[in-house]
Amino acid sequence: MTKTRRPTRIQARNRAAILDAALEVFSAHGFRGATVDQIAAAAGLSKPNLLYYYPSKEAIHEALLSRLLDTWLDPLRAMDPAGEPLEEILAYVRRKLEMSRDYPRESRLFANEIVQGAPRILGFLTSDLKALVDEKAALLESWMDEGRIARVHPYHLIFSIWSLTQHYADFDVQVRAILDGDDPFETAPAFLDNLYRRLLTSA
Amino acid sequence: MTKTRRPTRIQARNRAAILDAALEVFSAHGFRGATVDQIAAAAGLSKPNLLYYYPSKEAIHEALLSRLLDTWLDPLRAMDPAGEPLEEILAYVRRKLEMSRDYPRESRLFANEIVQGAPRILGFLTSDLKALVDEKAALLESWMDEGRIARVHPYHLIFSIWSLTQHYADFDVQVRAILDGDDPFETAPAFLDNLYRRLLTSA
DNA sequence: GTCTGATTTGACCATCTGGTCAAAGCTACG
DNA sequence: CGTAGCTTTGACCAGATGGTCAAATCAGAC
Repeated sequence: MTKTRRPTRIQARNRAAILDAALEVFSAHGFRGATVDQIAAAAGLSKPNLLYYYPSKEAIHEALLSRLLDTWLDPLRAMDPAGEPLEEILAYVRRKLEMSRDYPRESRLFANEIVQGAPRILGFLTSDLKALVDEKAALLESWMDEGRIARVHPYHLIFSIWSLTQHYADFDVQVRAILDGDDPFETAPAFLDNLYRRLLTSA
Repeated sequence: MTKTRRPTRIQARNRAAILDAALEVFSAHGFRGATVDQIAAAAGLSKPNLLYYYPSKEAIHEALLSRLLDTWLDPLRAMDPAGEPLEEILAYVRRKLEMSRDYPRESRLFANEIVQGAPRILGFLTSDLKALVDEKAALLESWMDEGRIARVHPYHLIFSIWSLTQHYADFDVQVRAILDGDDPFETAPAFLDNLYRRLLTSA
């Protein structure tokens, strides 16, 4: 029987500050590239103080990832079997693009993890993520069977949405280097909307 | 006047082994996540011996990147103004996807760099890369003006090709976790071919 | 106000890591 | 062979880094 104490105000504030600082640092430098000192400084705490709240660098990273993964799938979950197929898909694309715009650090944290072989979240990928994708792929396929959207490979369709939308967060520097001042998020929504309309509307 | 000696056979062999080992290690762990010892071990050399060939970890990384960047743009360069527009674009997509399949480490090396803010290749992005993309975007636009392909945002079109193709290298773990045994490179070409045909062919 | 437990910190440690160096071993050419 | 220069290595160093700890400080319940 472990006694679970209610967190104090200070605990709540500091834990939040730490996670935010860690998100900043981990997403910009990767797990190994980030240092505990950096995170502590960004959170406005001394290193030992930070380690009073999380027992190790690893623990911070874990907390961050599990918080992220929990909400990462929400937009896909929201794809509604009862809705109008094309509109559901376009809404998903729009939402995902907004996440790239509003939460680029989260996207990059995830990208860092996957690019380097997903050492810490492989379990999540093959369980929760796969299950959800399987479910939604089946839904897409049923819509195709009913002739409500064009027939394409449902898994690649989902991959394409992830890739096209996350690109604007993960490769932000490159995109902006090339657009040279223009805000990608002004023009991307229309481009993607058009792309998926053309792809999924029968000729 | 520095005397430039012709590299010996041993030099050629070892430099090549080092670059290959470094590609393996850097692409899997990022710059800071990689250690010189790891690279030396992977190249079958002792650490001091490795540092005899490249003066620092930084130097190895630089050599690797400059070798990569040199060839990275070739497929885009090959898009021929004299060719049939849709075929040229589809050929570019196909070539880029083959690169993801055949050179995933190079793609991930690049991805690591960009995701973390491109600290070492920002110059390349804003000069060489931007120049080439500007040129090809203009070409795409002229094809649109002539009504030979549908009108879409040319820069986003190029971004979409990068994102969709590199996704299969950079997010390989995730893709395979979800496809569960199926080889993505069997089915992706047809999906992408279809996608760009539908996007770029006027209704 | 006082006391208890929560919070904070300076000093410290072991390990890792990039890099150096002098000496030893090797290769190839005359 | 012999030797000049290329290659390899064990030993070593300084700084960075993750983490510990005992002591000091602080917040809030009574």
